Amino acid sequence: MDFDLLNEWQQEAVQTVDGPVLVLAGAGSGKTRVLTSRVAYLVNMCNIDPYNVLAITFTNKAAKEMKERIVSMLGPIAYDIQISTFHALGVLIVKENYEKAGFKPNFTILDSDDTLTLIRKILKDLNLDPKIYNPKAVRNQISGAKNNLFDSKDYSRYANSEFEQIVLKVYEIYEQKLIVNNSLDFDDLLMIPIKIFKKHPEVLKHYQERFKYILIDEYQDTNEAQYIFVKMLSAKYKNICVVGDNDQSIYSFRGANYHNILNFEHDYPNCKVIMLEKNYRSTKNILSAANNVIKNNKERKDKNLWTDNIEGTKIKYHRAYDEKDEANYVLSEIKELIKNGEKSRDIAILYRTNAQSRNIEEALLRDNVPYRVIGSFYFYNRKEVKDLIAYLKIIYNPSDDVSLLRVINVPKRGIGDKTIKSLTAKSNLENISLFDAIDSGKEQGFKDLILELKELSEKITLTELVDVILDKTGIKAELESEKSIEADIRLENLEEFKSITKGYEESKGIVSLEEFLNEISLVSDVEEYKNNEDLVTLMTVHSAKGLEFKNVFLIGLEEGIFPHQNSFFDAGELEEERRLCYVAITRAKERLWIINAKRRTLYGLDSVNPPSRFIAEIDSSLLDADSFEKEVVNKSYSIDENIEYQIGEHIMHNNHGEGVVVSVEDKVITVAFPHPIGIMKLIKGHSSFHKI
DNA sequence: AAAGAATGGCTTTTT
DNA sequence: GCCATTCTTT
Repeated sequence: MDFDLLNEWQQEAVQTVDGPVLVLAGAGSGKTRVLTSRVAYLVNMCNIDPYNVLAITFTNKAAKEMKERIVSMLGPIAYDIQISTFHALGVLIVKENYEKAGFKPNFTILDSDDTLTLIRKILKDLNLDPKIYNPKAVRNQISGAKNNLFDSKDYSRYANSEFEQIVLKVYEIYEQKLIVNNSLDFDDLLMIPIKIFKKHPEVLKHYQERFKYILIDEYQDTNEAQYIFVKMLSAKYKNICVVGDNDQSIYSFRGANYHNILNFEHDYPNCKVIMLEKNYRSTKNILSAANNVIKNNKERKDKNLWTDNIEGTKIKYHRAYDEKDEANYVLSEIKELIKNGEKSRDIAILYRTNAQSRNIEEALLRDNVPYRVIGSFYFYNRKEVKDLIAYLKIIYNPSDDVSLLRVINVPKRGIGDKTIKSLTAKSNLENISLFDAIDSGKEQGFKDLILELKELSEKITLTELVDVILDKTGIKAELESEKSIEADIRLENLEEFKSITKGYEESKGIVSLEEFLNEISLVSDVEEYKNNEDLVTLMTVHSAKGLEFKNVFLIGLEEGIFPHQNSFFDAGELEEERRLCYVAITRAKERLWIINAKRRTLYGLDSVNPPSRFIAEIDSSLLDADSFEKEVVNKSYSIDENIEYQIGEHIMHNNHGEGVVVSVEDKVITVAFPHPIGIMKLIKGHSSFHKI
């Protein structure tokens, strides 16, 4: 372990062991290194029992990385250190104290989709129109309450408006359902431990004694529940070190409150504050641009990142004609980079909203540039995978209504609305789960199947269980008989799922269903586990936080997109957009492109957007704006309104190839292109296509 | 109950 | 313009 590699501020952050410590770590200031070194220092130099150390992160990925690094520094002794996300720690505490919170040991975890399903069902059972009472809004309201540690009782004191009264009603039922279903939602994983701590001081004391030294990463992103949770755990010994950057707080829409980090000194009066302002990541130009942008925020702690790195190239600014042109520009720049020997894995394309990836993907696909899209839940969000997981969940916890509703008729067993209605009535009346309400009919067959699988699940391995499920439920047979490409892809995905369970078993030995479900309930993306391939990375700026790339393309920097139009009317939200922009810029190590489009089709409408205000905030001497107007002239489209079309005529389109006119209207024609483009409306006489 | 048609809504989302 | 959910038809 080589502490000499740390700069003076980093060393101080590592070696200030006792008492509260606040580390304000700017982007690229070696934060991760400080965290891992500090843990190593505690164990190695201060003789602190690894069992007494707790390190909390927000993502599984961060936890996994930290664990790996510390294991490589300390050896196997590091496995005794509790390094996990807030939520994984919550699961651990609930597992160890389930009966104190009214749960059974085989509880399952609902993700936010499951939660929404449950809320939709409750609204339906209450005969409330989801058009008037938007299920998502209800869910967000309940989740927001839980993040602030308000249970339905607390909430009832604040519910005034008619909508809030409805939410209250739903919230009360929702709480009951979770207990009957023996299920916890994400928010419960924090709220329930806190409830236990408050009600059972001896339990809190137990964890305080266990976790004498606490480290929290990304502290600016903690919400009220996490804040209280940490405060309670650290109250006795106050050996708490929080690391974060208020300028990178970008999750307030999920309840994160960066005032937690700004107020730390106030909460822990004798704390030591350490500023990490030396940046090791980016060139001077990139860093200056980031500083230029963020200094326009009013609500922040003044801090200025600096670096010894070279000045570097200027930031390339390109204004494209439209979103297709934007994608083509990115493509041509990437091809140029790769031609010059750059690796694909050193290139990232960042955007504000997921919908923006589409055009880029099309361009990259067209030219066979290998890429991956992060965070679009490709895998776990697939229907067949969700169905399989629902089977696993209901086998483990038959009271799980959400999973039951998902798969009771998958594959089709002739169980429909009527059956569900009568089961629901019975379950509501007797306060039992839907599963327990089953006592006859076709649904009895389903119940027996689950019970049979449950018994089996205790005897065979996880991967074998998956096989048996696919077999006995008829999922496999149904897909195999379909003989379509889509069905084949689904089967492949299910095979892929088996390779995940196999992977678990290979690395951990026998994995129980319980262990597996706990883990995958808290993981949203399998891609987290493979990033060695040489691929261009596409992702939202949010998902890019904590990462760095040699070359970064920041696309869609337009008013309305970035900053997003929803933030226009709220100063606080605009500042969050600016922080997001700061995060985006500081991802780049060597080269940064800022790109936008003059016009863009958004939600099917054509819009013309001015360049983002954030571009104007960057000193123009840092920008290398290319002659985009020239580009536009080259690519400009003209329209000849005099051309008429007949149904059945063939046309050739610059981007989509040959197509057939299928209908003719006043100003537009509809053209059918071969799969996968399909039907498109085109403006008559547009120069992007011509008759053939 | 299942399949096809229409409606609507829409940022970000570590867990 | 695209998806998911809900409505309508068979």
